Amino acid sequence: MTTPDDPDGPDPDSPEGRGGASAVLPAGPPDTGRAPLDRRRILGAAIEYIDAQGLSALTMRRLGAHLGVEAMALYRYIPGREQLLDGVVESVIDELYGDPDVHLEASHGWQDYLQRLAHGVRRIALAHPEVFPLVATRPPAAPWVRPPLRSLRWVESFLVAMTSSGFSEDAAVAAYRAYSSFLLGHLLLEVSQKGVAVNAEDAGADFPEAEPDLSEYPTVVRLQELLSLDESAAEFEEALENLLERLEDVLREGRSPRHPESFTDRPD
Amino acid sequence: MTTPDDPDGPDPDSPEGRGGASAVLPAGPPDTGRAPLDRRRILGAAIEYIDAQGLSALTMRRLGAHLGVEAMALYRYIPGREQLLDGVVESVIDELYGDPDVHLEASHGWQDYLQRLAHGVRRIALAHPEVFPLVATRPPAAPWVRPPLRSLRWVESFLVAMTSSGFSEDAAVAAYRAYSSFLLGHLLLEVSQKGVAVNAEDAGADFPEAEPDLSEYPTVVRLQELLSLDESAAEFEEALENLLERLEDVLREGRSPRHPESFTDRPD
DNA sequence: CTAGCGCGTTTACAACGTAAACCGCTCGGG
DNA sequence: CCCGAGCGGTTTACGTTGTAAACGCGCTAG
Repeated sequence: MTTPDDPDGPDPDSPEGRGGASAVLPAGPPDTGRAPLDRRRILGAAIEYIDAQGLSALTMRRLGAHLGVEAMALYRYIPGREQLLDGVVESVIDELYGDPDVHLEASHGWQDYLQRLAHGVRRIALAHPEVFPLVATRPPAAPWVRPPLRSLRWVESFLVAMTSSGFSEDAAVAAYRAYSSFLLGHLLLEVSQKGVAVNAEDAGADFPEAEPDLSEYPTVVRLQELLSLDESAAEFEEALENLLERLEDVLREGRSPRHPESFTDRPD
Repeated sequence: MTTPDDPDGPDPDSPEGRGGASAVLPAGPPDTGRAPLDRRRILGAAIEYIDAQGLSALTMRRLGAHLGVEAMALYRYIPGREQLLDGVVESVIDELYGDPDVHLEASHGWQDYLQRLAHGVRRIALAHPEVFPLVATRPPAAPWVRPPLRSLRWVESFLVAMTSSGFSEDAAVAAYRAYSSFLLGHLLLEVSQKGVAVNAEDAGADFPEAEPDLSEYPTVVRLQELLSLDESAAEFEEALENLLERLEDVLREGRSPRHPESFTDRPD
């Protein structure tokens, strides 16, 4: 039992769960017959390197070495390290285009659209846990381009999907914001949690872990097992479902998403 | 009008809105009669420096200079740069203790407790927008110590508040997770949005901003004003309210938070 | 054949984090 | 009175980083 998962079958967003999400094109043999080094190859190698060694290990020199080349060679294709990282996050979310389960148009209803998109992003986050914090924290181009959906193309797609499904413009924008927050919070916490888990695992198996002394926190110790369960998939699903319900209410009642008023007597 | 705020009065969580949140004790005069340099002073100066110059500008040497001291002097109090950053995030969330509006016990009900805590954290995030990404992304000590509430003490406080208010243990833990996700997503996006706004503002006032070409994204341009509105405070409030309602349902119906069931008859 | 140029290398430098040695105080015990 | 010890900060030093600038190689066009 490597992953203590629920009995509802394996997590559908786990790596290799879907085809397109983790297609990074591996850098190939590092020295034999080496391909002519273009921007895409560099970004792919950078993603691969971060996935394998962690973000802090990514260095111009080391990335160059990984590609069988000197560090300065990269500067003919990329202006500098910062822009390399920008390119990395762009490339990573562009993997959404290669995901056959995510559509740009809401041809099966907006709920289907949002569901597929959310799981697509989750698949990416889980495929590149070391990259995702970068996706989350790199300053966006404009204030309204929000992580983790960082591209104009997806913002456009999202807004079209919602407005063409009957949402007012206000409601579509509000939905965009709520959706971004939901995705970012859940996925960032999920990958960080996973990162801690593997760090704790490969650090010291014979070492007794050096717990920080829980004697002052009896409730924490009592609930420790419960707290240690990884229910990420189910929680993600539930929170997504709840968001969709909220949006459905907004749509049905045609009211402004702000000031929801009158929850005194909910009919259901 | 330095801050284009809404007409509903100023944001109650804006800096100086509440007393305790931004008490960082300024580093004092950098060279005259300098205090004897202990760990707290160093961490305070680091926070101050990050707030003023940005995270990437924080350097051992520069922080030393800011304190009127050589870089190596810091190593007598802090093992290294990574631990300095850990100390910074710990210090920043410890500001919660100084906030008179946030309580460790739910003496006025769990909703009041969660409301106050959420706004306390939001105040901190807004007071230290450059630090908050660190709070969000630094790997926690244990997988169940989740940002942005990163201390055992607050986890304990949270769980006690909920269980003593009638939540089952499962429900309390689920609430803890949902609450963390909500806070993290909203606040990280809010500070990142603010960061982009000020960056765009001080970069070039005479420069026409170099927009990236929106001609392919007609819906984005049509909704641009709407998208550019900063409704963070209201959205935060609304999402928090919604979370509290969900939790109230869980409490009232006494059911497990997972498997809300009975969504069988969705019209589509 | 040769001038140019696309592409990768070499060299160079300032800034970084940090190990290690080095002072100059202020002590407390003889 | 001395004097070794140790605390607190400095100096020196080293390896690594990002990147500017000059260099060279091999191809292709005139």
